[in-house]
Amino acid sequence: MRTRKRIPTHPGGILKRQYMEPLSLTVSELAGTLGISRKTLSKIVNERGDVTPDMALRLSRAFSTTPELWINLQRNYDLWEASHKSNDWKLIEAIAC
Amino acid sequence: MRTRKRIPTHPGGILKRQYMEPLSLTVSELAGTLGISRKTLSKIVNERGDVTPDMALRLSRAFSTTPELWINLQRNYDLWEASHKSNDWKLIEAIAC
DNA sequence: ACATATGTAACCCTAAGGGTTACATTATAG
DNA sequence: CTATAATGTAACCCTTAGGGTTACATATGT
Repeated sequence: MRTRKRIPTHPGGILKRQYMEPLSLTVSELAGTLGISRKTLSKIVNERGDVTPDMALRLSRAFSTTPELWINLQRNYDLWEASHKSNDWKLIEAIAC
Repeated sequence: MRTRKRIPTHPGGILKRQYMEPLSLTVSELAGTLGISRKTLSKIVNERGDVTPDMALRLSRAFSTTPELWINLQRNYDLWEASHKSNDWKLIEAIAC
């Protein structure tokens, strides 16, 4: 596995800087558009909440992107986190084949 | 979004048919190798459990694959499920830009 | 100064991952 | 046919996490 040196950008950061700020979108407005609570969006934007598959679909509608864009960002983030949280998985031996 | 007609293959099905069966690996053996319980692996193999990021890392070690292989299969499955569980997200309007 | 936006705490509910033990069932080897 | 191994899964426990609402103190901007 190619290991990134630094933690991948959280989808919330991208959402904030690349999508909301350029359009001067407020958290309240976007939350309303997405049909979710301010709290949930605030957590994501501040990188304390994950982009779930359902949220990826909602974001894809609002910003005319693919849901994969969001889910992939989240996936990379999750994978990096999981690989650094514990080293147990590194001890697993490849199965001879 | 490109919508698949049928539900994407669950990672458990791939694991079972493409990796375990060719090597005559039993659930018990593989669970031991992966350092997880029989129950957890059984659920995944029978498509009643999800491949978490940690599990993707473990599987990647055991079968010398990338963790992305497993996480992507799971992601596609999750996305399909989320998009069919509710239609709320389809009502969201694109933000003018 | 006033209205808006924001982060977040408190609290509630639900779902899901993962572990262990135990047991009935199925398969397989002898 | 019988003994052993493998399996699925139920029951039970614990922990984490998503998401909602309400409320409030703190910005920010007009």
